[in-house]
Amino acid sequence: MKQKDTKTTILDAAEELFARRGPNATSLRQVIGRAKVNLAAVHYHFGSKESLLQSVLARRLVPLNAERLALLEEAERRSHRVSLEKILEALVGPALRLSRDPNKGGREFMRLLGRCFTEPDEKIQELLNRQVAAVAERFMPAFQKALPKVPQVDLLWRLHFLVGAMAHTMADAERLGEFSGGLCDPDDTEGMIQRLVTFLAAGLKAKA
Amino acid sequence: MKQKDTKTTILDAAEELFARRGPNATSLRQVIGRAKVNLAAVHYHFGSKESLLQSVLARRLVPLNAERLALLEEAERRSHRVSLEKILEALVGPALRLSRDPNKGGREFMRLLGRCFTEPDEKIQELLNRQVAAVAERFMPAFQKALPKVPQVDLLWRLHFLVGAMAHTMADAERLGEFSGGLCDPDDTEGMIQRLVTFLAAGLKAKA
DNA sequence: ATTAGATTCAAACATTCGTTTGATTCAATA
DNA sequence: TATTGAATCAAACGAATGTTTGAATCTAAT
Repeated sequence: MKQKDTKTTILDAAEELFARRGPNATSLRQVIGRAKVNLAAVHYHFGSKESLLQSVLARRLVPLNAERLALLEEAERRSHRVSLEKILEALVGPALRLSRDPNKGGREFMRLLGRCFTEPDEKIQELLNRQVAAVAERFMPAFQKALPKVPQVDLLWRLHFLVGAMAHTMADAERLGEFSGGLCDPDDTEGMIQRLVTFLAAGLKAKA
Repeated sequence: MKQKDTKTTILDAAEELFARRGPNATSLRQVIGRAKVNLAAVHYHFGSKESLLQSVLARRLVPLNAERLALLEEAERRSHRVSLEKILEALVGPALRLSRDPNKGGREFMRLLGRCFTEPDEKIQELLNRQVAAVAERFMPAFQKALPKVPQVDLLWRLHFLVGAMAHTMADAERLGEFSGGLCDPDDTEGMIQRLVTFLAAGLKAKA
């Protein structure tokens, strides 16, 4: 299909530019300049810039969260008591795999995602909240089961901290590379996730 | 001084609007509308919108980081071995006090600060990096001394996670309130900080 | 009272933005 | 081949943006 070609071309260009300079700071003319398509094509295929951003997010986010839920369900099918680390891996692992995907997107998209979490735009927040809510609805009971001693209020707060650590790591892993003088390697996604899981597991288990 | 009145009025208005809708989504005309001053006054006193944002950030950030460093130095003067929790409190405590400051700003500013951390604008990143670097330069050795068993690479990663959890909590504590159905109180800053310190301390102490 | 500098003001500037338009091209069907 | 609907194109639209201008106003020292 020719339309999908143009559509995907626009999505790819928008994804990279949105991730690098932020959606607000990226004009449609920059997008079509990179995609080498006509300006009107964006509105023909997506309707508006905002709708384009939603499509950019949904393209990766929907499968990502589906994979998260599938992993959690598989773990629960395998054993009655799922360890905290397994849950965290189901939550963080798919993001890891996405970031190493040789296809376009990868870390660029994760940076964009991390940014959108603190983006003020309402429509985008609704989209993200819907996705986050669907994931949280399934993961929250799993966390509660794995951490029966942690009061619900504390658990909610800690999951909030978790989201922050995750989003910031997604969005700005490169900065740590510069900051540490090359000591930390932001391309070592495997090690990054492992360290993040260790950190989060300890924080979640802490006694109040 | 009359100039300071106008200057401060603009700073206050910009701070609130920048925090609520984000710097990019806030126009100077919205700022001067709230401040009830002339549009040209912004450029007369600050030179540009970007410079205004820098002033908004610096006004709170510079004293905040100065207080952090002072608290750390005081703790080190008092005892040779400063506990991890004391260090964390020196890092997080001033932000807590700022957020409860009855003066204008408070939580609004913290939300803005959290947002700017993931903002793509280069000039602002430079300002933040300068501030963060100054703080990190003093806190990093303190953390190392308090956590001698944690390898430096892991410690750097964990401090990166820490920044993420902190920034996200600053920026979006209200969202947790809605999300938890009122179970978590985002106005209970004291409890919030306490929980954050507990979470972070456990994560930082974890065995690799 | 006059002067000089600092501050405020209304108005316009040039640019950029997202969006729309209407003609044109293309692909596939009948 | 003729026709139809989808897809692309150059061009323009109106609105909003940050910034500049130059005159008016205020303040305080001479």
